[in-house]
Amino acid sequence: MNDKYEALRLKNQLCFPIYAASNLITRKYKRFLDELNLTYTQYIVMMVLWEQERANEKFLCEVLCLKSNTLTPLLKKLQEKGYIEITKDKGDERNLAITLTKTGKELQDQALSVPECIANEIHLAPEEAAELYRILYKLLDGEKNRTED
Amino acid sequence: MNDKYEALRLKNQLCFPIYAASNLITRKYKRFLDELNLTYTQYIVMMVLWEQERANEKFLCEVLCLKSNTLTPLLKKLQEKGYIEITKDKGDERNLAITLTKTGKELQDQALSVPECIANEIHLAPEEAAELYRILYKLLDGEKNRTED
DNA sequence: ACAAATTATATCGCATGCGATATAATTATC
DNA sequence: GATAATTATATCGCATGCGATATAATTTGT
Repeated sequence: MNDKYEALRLKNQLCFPIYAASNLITRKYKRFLDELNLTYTQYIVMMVLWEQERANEKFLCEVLCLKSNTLTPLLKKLQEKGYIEITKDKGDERNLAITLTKTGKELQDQALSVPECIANEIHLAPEEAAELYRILYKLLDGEKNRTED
Repeated sequence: MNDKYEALRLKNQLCFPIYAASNLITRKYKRFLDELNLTYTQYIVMMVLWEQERANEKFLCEVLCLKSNTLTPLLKKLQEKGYIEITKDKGDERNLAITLTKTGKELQDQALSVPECIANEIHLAPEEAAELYRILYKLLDGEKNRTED
């Protein structure tokens, strides 16, 4: 009897399906985002900018739960692609002012069909998708609202 | 009114919290897995081998939803660390026979505390964790049982 | 005012993750 | 039984993702 190791079995991990689902979804997005010349991470950055038009790197890091060492090079690539402008904030020169270019703004219309395309590939009932969303945000928020250990 | 863009807002994406939760969890594991000299991906490979003692790369790819171009170099690192042996299968020389070394087998006992440590860091009620698990596997299985498009 | 602490970003090194492609071993086909 | 198709793994190039560390700008403390 190996019951001692039961909790170590792959099928008893909650984290593994989260990890596998994340990989799966990134793969699925690729097909649609290639047409926009965006990667998944670049896409979520653009999504924030389509709502804000202007942001600094710290804000993007917080909203997207990423670190600056991921975003700094990624923002440079978005700049090279002509989707964003990166300038120093006039008031506080430590801050980067990230703004959309005309091309970057126009890209939003091209992206309009992406959410539905992805939704069509995820075979969950609407209530299940909603429940998944709710629990995941609880998991993520549990992180933010935690006092330091 | 920007309702046209409503579906594109970050907060209306199901995929983003999956992605963010996956990153978060990998970060959390690091603290515990560093002591075992394992990364998260290496850890889940070891988890399969602790159950199987013997597997080939294709099997690992299927179980872990990864591609050979991720696993091939990773398996070499596990071999360098002395946790696994990689040999060619006698019967079919295309297959790699991945087996645990003595050290690799012993590592399982050191890993026994990891699941509980992680569970303590994830602030979900047991029913919510169970529901999350169920829905994620439905999402992942929906993938496998799909006929080609 | 000026040194110290803080803050925002940048850089480095390592470990994935994957599409595309290549190669070697086996199987299928005629 | 030679060739074609298939299968399992390997290699290449690119894009993250992060801990650790460095740097420049601002704020704090006195």
